[in-house]
Amino acid sequence: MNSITNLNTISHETALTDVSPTCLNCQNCSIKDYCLTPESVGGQLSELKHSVKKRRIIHKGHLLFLAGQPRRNAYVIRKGSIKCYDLDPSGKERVGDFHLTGEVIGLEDLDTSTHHCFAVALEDSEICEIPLLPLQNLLLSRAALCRELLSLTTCRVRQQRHLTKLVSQSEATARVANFILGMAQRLRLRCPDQSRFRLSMARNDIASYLGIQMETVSRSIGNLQKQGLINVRSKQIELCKPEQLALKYAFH
Amino acid sequence: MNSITNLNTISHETALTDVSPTCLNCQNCSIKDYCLTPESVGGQLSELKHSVKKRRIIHKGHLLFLAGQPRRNAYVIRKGSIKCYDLDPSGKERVGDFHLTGEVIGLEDLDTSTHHCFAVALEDSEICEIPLLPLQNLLLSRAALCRELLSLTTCRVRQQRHLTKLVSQSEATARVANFILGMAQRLRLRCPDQSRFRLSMARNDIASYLGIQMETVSRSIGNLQKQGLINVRSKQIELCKPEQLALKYAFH
DNA sequence: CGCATAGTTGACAGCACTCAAATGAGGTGG
DNA sequence: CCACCTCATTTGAGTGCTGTCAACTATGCG
Repeated sequence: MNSITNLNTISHETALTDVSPTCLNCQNCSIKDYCLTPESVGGQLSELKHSVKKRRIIHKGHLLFLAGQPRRNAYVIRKGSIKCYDLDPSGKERVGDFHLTGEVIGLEDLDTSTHHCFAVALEDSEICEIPLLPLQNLLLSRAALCRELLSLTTCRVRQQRHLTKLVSQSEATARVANFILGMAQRLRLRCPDQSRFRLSMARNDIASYLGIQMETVSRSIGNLQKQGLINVRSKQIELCKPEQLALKYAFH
Repeated sequence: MNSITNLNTISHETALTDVSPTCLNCQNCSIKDYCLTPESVGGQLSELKHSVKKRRIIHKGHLLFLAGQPRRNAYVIRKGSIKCYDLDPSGKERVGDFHLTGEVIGLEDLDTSTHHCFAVALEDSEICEIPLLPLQNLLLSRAALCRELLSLTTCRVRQQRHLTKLVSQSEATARVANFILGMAQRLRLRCPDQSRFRLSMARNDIASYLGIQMETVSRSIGNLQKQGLINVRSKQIELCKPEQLALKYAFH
């Protein structure tokens, strides 16, 4: 899917479907147990849950927000997954991040007034909207919340550093192996069988994210499969020997 | 210099020389005009300057702190430059960051109790120490300061993202060109002649930072020089045609 | 069922890595 | 101040991984 198509689809109001406000109660939410937890230090950050004002369905391929657009909300992904990307000078997509169910998106740009990337749904998804203006005010009064956000952001710096190292220092197969291990880890909480899961993103996206070509991703996956470490059928991934996969490729 | 040597030298008390506390006044500091400014949004962050409790000289090759060590202070570099690195499983150095005069170091790990990297002086340097315990308390009472730190950290996430992309997507010469352009930019404020400056780090370090080999750094520099874009004599860099250098290689 | 898109596989070329040797710079002691 | 030593840097030759281009196959959607 190219970005021009995306830019068109955003204008369709059908792209973002509001959910009846009656079911916004976080206490009753089906994912309340692991929502926000993967990144939260637990505690103050759950205050954010009380700031949810709107819930929306966003269909596969539709944009949640655009680079350059005024930043008004943060979002918690209630269901589905979101890809963040920007465009290089020639207009080609560059994937910067993947966000999965239960994760927050949009707090990264807290220090600026506009989004710095495009966010598109990788599958039919559902997001909870947190208006940032009230949040900013909340930050003024709740120092503890502010500190927790600070922790979260600091943690992101470290994660991003780790990615920089992974991507700059290891060969293609190791990058792919670590990508798969990372996905398994992030999906762990909400996946019944930890060793079987579905990648929501295209090979294309993985390639862009890892700084290699799609063909190389394909070959690397084939490589891992030939070694009997994983089993792949299209987007379905099965970890046959997770320990060995980690032992051989995990990047620290 | 390998890390074993470093680990030994840290035990020498001579490595860190305290400066007489009488000259700690930031108002009289020779670098007060650009200290903290490069990253600060200006304003609250300068409060940090009042938290400076100690000033130290740290000689070339000596460690400011070690990975795993309890984190007690943040540091402002008053003079010189600092390299941050960690060790890969085989014990090899991996450079994560360079910090120059006027920049803060140690706030990245604000959410953890220990340092995650080693910090070594690339040249004889001088640092101002900011104890973090009082700072944490300050954060509780000064929401504005906290928000500003939040902005700074968020900004770091973006910078790190940019590095991830640079390092994952461009070829060696482009990485080196961008590294040089970035250094020029960061040194701009305090350098009389913007187009001539001295790199304080070794080719080795640049290589590790950019995810390429030392020999490749060398060849890339040679490459840029052959094109007449820069002039290099050892660590001395001269930008002959900064605009053309940026035009051809700048990564966005 | 058919089309469009996504993913795989193959062939070949080029860039960067590795190993090795030569050159240059910086620091130390006489 | 110079000679020497050590380490940093450059340069060269050869190999291998990954990128590019192209053809083929699989998947998914209407």
